[in-house]
Amino acid sequence: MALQFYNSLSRSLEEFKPIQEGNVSFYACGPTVYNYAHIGNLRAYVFEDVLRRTLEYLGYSVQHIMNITDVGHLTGDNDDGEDKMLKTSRESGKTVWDIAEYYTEAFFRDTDRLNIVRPSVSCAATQHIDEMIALIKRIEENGYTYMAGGNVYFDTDKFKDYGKLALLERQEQKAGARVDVDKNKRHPRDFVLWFTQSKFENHIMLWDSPWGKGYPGWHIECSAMSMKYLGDQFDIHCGGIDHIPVHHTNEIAQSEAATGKKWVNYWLHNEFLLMDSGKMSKSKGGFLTLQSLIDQGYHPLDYRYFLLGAHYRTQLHFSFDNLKGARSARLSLEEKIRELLKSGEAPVPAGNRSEKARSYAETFRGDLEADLNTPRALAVIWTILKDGDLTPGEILGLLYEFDSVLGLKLKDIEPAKEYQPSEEEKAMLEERIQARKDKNWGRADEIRDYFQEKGLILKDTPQGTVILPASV
RNA sequence: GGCGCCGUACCCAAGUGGUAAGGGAGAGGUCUGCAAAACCUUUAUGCACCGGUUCGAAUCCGGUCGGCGCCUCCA
Repeated sequence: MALQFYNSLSRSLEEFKPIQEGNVSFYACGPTVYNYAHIGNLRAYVFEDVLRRTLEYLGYSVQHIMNITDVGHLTGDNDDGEDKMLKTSRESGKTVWDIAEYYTEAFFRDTDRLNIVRPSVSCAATQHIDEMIALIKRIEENGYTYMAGGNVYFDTDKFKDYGKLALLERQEQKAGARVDVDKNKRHPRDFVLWFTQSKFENHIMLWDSPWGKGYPGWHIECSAMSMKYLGDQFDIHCGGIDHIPVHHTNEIAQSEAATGKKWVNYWLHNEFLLMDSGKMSKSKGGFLTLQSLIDQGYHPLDYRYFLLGAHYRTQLHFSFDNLKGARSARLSLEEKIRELLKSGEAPVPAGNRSEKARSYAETFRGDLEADLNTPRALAVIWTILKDGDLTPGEILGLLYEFDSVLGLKLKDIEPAKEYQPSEEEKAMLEERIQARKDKNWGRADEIRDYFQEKGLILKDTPQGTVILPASV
């Protein structure tokens, strides 16, 4: 089996071949830090994390770059064209810089809690204005730009394959159907590389440039930063499926206009998380943050497990019932691992596996190689847990290895600690045994309730009463 | 209106022309005074519907119905 990805560029599965053998250069579109990430946003980062972990599991060395968009861009929230960062600034009374810092920290707090490995480089747009200006100059020198109304526009008519990724040539778009047409544009699909004429007042983030004091267009940052860290050509570019028609289409156009070469070989896009009402977004309500799930008693990894249960390219239906199901499954998995740890067997290393254990490892690997089929990969776990031919040590060895991709922190699970009752509690347990003999169920249950309030479960077995920690 | 995707059990969700993964929930059982926990068993002759191709279709083709997304900032 060879590693295969669904490449949005060709709309088909392709065998993955990196430009440089053994190394993968990978860029992922990061967050705009003007608000908290919602759990739909976070799906993208879990997907990218699984991608990165899979590549590393398969032996590649991965250079993973992610941008932080801390420059404000036009918002469509109310079709008022206001800058997102400025809007939050006005509403909160904080500076745009403070807001960017605050939400950047919040973002990484969330991804850490989801056990997402941090990118090799996280680069802030505001730290790379020089690179953006340099890139715009290259595009300008190659004749792909025009000035209008003080802004630098990309002339999409000059770029022959414009819209290839999005199959735009097949579409008849309703330009201006939902947003006012920019009168400066020669073609509605043209986009701004550099603004000097702000549509709104009091723009705080301004930089000097050959075209005047202003700020960059949205798309240029991803091209400039990815090329700075990964070179003019690299292997993989990821992002949400919504980016295909505009953002990624424009990134390709401006990057290839600058270099004259093919820019990215593999485009991987994740589908959306859906609520009952449709996709999750601020305007439609149902804005759930990771913290709000935690506040309702869920563990961040419950959400990660939930996401792993579906393929990244399918729309996934979120509901608390479904999240609850993921939590039950994950806790049950933890419980089974605690059972295995009781055996005292050490995890069997990959080199010492039985024939059967080896075949499971290959199945797991094959599932990931098939365009990151995490639902199948998860199913392998449940299958080996039920396979009586494997020793506890072999199962642990397999699970720990698989978890380097799944990221469920299975290695952190420790054997259940025996609860040590105090003298007083020992006396209560004795009393309960007597009460049960006397069929004094009221007193017996009272004592059981006492332990239950301490998060402990009394389990009556023929050998006597066992004290167990209650899960959840 | 144009473009793209999807429809598999009560729910979520895999599925590569050849016996329909997995999880959750439910039901039954072992155990128990009743519980809880654990374990075992069980749950689609069926894949939206109608045709077609094929020895064989959830899978390929055509049509119908239904859902979602994009065309606008978005993961």
